[in-house]
Amino acid sequence: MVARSERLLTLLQTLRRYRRPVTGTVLAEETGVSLRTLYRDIASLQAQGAMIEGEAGIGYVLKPGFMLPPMMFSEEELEALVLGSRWVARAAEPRLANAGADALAKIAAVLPPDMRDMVDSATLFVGRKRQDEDKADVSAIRKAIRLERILELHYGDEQGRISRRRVWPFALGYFEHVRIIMAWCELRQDFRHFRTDRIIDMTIHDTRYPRRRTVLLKEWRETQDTPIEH
Amino acid sequence: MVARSERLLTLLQTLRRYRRPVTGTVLAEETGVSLRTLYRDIASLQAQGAMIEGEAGIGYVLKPGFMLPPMMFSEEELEALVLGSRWVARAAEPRLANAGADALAKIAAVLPPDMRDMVDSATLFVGRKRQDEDKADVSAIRKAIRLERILELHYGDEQGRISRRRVWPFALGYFEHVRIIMAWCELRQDFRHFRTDRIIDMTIHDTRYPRRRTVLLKEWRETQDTPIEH
DNA sequence: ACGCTACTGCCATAAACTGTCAGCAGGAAG
DNA sequence: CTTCCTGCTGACAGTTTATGGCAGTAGCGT
Repeated sequence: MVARSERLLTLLQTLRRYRRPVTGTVLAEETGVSLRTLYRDIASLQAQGAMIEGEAGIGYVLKPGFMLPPMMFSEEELEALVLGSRWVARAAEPRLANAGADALAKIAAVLPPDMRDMVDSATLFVGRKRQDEDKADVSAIRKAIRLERILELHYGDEQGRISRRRVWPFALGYFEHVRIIMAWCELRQDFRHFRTDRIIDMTIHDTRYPRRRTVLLKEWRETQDTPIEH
Repeated sequence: MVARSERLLTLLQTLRRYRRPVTGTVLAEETGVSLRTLYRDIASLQAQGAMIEGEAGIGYVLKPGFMLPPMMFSEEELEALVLGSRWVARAAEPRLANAGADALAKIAAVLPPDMRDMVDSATLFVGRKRQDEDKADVSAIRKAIRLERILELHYGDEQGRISRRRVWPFALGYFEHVRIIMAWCELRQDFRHFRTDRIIDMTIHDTRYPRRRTVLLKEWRETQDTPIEH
């Protein structure tokens, strides 16, 4: 017999496996528990903050996200998480920046008082705050990279020339004030870089590009004069 | 009667309050539970990853750090944490950088497979990798800032002139390749900045400096031409 | 209206937790 | 070495909690 806490994690994982709504009956069978107990388990998870939505006649869906189990961090690891989140909150594109601030707030909320001031503003990130607004959704670009999707760009280069091209994005570079997509350009048959703030419009195709992202990254590195660490 | 899970959190907090070893008997009384049950509770916490050390004849000590309770993060919040940790692993001083990598590994270990590739190297941080080794322990500096401690610096400036001075550090600035301490200098009776890689030697005093860190930061900001966001 | 499903209350039973007692092991101090 | 303090484990009975089955209500889609 598995412990209750483990069963709840199993339930979460099961729920995440499905993309569409799942009925309680199915979940009860998969976790090896009665329907009545399943309802109680769902209630427990919701009480702990899991965003599970249940609708009568439909089933349960887990809002995209993930529940971290209880974890032990050393003081320095925690400091690294906090510092990193603060950097993201300042340097990343607005949407991800907000996510960074939210994550920071969640962590700070559960920190004991004597550690909470770690989150305060005794750290400065210097340089102009990024003000170039991205027209493109950088989060979507990151997802396209993860899924190795073809990206169709409507792009204006530094001379203001506008072009439309299909590219295979394999990495995102974070410079001080801009983010740059590293991609293989179908038009030029070569590697090209695209500043996210110069993207006028873009479409993410449903089809994968025919090569592996990691291979492209490796080849791209070999073409660089000065190797860039990941 | 409190639930078992809450009692375990209480036990952790109690254990963190003490700095020196605590005997099981004391912990049992504070958590309102028998000694036998306390031993079982300790075992439960250790099984969940808490770094509690017990020595016969001594008592229990919790290694410095903190256990985060189960927390729900959205996909983007998780992405922010991962991106931030990767930045820390690359840009911070070696010790904190290692901590960032460790934190990242811990998170990655509990991520479901379809989210784990978020941790991979599709993000580049561009620019030369920091190679100036800090002689000073930047973690210690951060702690000194938090505790508002007087810092005694043995410092070499850009002209190579060596000086020794007492300063009141109130913030740490992360530039691209160097870290800079913002402090009030007792010698000059003014704000001064000190690159951490130019610190030859330093001593952290046990005495607090006579002003509040936040006030110093506020005053310092007002002296700046270009305001720097925190 | 009907079927499907989430959700809640009740209750007997099964499982887990708890406290008491006993004993062993390891470090500290005399 | 002995003694004391403490961590740690096992056994057992009492208590608490979790579980499953049942019945009933309510919301959603057809």
